[in-house]
Amino acid sequence: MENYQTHLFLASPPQTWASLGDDRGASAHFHHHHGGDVVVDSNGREVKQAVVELGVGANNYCYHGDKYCLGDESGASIEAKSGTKKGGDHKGKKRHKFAFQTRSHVDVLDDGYRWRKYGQKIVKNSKFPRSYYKCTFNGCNVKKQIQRLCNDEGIVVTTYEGMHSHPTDKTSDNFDHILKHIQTSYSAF
DNA sequence: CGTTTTTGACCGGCGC
DNA sequence: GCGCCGGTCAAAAACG
Repeated sequence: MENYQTHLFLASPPQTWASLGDDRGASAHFHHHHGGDVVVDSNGREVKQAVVELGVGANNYCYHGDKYCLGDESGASIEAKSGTKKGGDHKGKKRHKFAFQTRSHVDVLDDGYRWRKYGQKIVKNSKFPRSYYKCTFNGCNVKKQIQRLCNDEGIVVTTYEGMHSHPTDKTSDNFDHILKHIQTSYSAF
């Protein structure tokens, strides 16, 4: 398991892994393969090849000051201010946020948590919308947004904000485990 | 019938 | 101040 983490951070060329979930309910098995692989989706749905790149520092993705930019100037941009959100309960704490890209034809990866969609917006300069999800666990405030790259519709960018403080209902190893590691390692954000 | 999605309204921040 | 933009709310519809 620690290996995943190591791989993630050492990878400047994208690591290739197997397997993604599809939208809700399906869980995927995370086969640890190298080289572009075929993967097994537990529901027998479309099989995806997943190329996961760690968002920060990866191609098409950079971190400027307090905002993350997706694509360069021409592209759509995911923007993440740290903490200075509205809503009265602004705690001067930073919201750690990170994103990664996935080559997949399904938008919503199954990371083991249950999400409720609460919004969708048109992304400027892109024909694809961006979807906003929130974790449905009672009291859990984690959000994520999912957006497809404008110049390469094969790539899906998932941005997570916040950290889960509760278990998953999934048992098998899944994206969730990797994500958890990424998040704890990036808590410096 | 409870839960999730859809979708336009709304709201705050920012640039002009 | 005004309008745009990104993000969220919420009512109604859809779903299972």
